Amino acid sequence: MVNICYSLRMSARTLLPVVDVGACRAPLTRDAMTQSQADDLARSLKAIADPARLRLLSIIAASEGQEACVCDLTEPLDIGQPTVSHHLKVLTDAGFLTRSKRGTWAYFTLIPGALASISRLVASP
Amino acid sequence: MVNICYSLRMSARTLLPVVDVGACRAPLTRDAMTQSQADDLARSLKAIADPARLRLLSIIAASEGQEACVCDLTEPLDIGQPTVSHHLKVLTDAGFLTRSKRGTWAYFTLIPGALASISRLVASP
DNA sequence: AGCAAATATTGACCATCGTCGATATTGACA
DNA sequence: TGTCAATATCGACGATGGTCAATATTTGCT
Repeated sequence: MVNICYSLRMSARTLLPVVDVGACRAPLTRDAMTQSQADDLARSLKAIADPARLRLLSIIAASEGQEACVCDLTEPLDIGQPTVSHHLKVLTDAGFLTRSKRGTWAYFTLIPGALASISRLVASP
Repeated sequence: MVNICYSLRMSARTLLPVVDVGACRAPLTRDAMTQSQADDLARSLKAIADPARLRLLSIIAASEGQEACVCDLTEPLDIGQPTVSHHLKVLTDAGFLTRSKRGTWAYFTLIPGALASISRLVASP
């Protein structure tokens, strides 16, 4: 079971494929976690555990198609444009967002199931 | 709705009553979060977003009665006793654990629903 | 009272993180 | 080709966080 989890992680496209980790079915409340399981989940949670990134995620999630342009994300938060870009990169590297460029604009889209996966790992429904 | 949430938080016993925050029903993926909502959720997530604390939580959660003595938590993790004590305090202050002392030993118990609350805020079921 | 065991607190160190200003890159368009 | 707008990257700074050694506190026991 754990081996399956790791082989899935190896072949994944993103740095931290939270969706695949979710397939491990090792919720926080079921059994004692191993060190590497705790490391992986902590890495994903750290990516979300920031007010600016949470607001970015929620704005994108509330947008139609769960997709938003960077230009629409810079003003609502009271932080500079480089900082927004940095947070979006963190969320993308963590496997919560994908980036697609159309013209000069960059659009970030929520990866379906990524948040639900983390949610399921924290507490089984 | 938001006002109810804040009045609940004011009268709560713990510093960060995640259970009450969960009662706000403002999931990450439903609407754009306000700054203070993001601050609160980030604070709770930060408390969990650490490998050592995740392992502590999972050990306690897997124990009978979802309760464990500190003496049983010091050895499985490869960290010193003061560090374990520190992490347990962080989790307790964040509203995930309660502490009860029986004799010389300190027992930490999982607060029912606290993890589920956070989980629900990250992704609505 | 005095000792021993379990746990908490303190103070310090190093690493990581969030933010910013400045600059680089990318792409559209005249 | 040159310019402009949108976004990303870089380097730096202050703040926060995880860990430890040393010490304090609490509690049971003799």
